[in-house]
Amino acid sequence: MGKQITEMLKGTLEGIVLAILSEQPAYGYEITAGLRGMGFADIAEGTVYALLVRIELKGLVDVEKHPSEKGPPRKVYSINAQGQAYLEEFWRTWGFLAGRLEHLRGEGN
Amino acid sequence: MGKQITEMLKGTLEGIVLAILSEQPAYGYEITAGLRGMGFADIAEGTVYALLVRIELKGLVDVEKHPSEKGPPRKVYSINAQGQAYLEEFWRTWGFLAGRLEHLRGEGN
DNA sequence: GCGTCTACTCTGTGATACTATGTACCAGTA
DNA sequence: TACTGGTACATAGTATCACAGAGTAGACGC
Repeated sequence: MGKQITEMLKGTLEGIVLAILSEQPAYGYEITAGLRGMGFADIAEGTVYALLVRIELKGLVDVEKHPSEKGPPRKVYSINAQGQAYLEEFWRTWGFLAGRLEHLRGEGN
Repeated sequence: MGKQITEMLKGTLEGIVLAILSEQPAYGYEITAGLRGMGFADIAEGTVYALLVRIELKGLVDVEKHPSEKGPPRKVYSINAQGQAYLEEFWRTWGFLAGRLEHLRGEGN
């Protein structure tokens, strides 16, 4: 995929993670694994953790510590009302952009 | 639209401009006006010029100077073979990302 | 003990869009 | 002449964000 996907993920990865969290709460390692499973093969772990810190600071998610059978305790993130609103805004923005691009692609065939 | 679109444009704006150029050659001012016309209302002029310099340095476009009836001469950009290849790669990457996101949006309804 | 998972954290770097400002050329107008 | 506004290009500085890379720490099997 090269470097294009890296830049394209800016701004969208946040929405992707929030969308995942809107289905069910999850912790960092789990989210990274999920992203890789859905095709984002070379997402860096550090990227996801940094993103989680960011959306926590923005107040879009709630955090709970759960003990783990393996390794250090997990920080489980769940989306809150503000995060839901942000996610809806994200879908609107995405819809706009995707619409423009599909239109361009259609013309260029 | 807020700040979300700003980050989302990273990585896509380059493809958008190349797609525009693949229809017909154009110059900076014209491209900016076109983008605004298609809904990207607050694209900054400086952003477009910087992007054009970048894709020129990458060798994705050819440049010709044309005198203008008004103001300084226009730098008319046209996409070349390398740019076409880059654009096709862009559409593949975009298609992948859009597919994942549509899937996520479908689940979250 | 030693290696190997799992899970989280942190620092620094590079790419990119934006802000703000400046340059230059021309037409119309008072 | 002087001023205004539209056209056209350019650039220095800033913020954001994904990535690379390295590290910390607990639990398990050998």
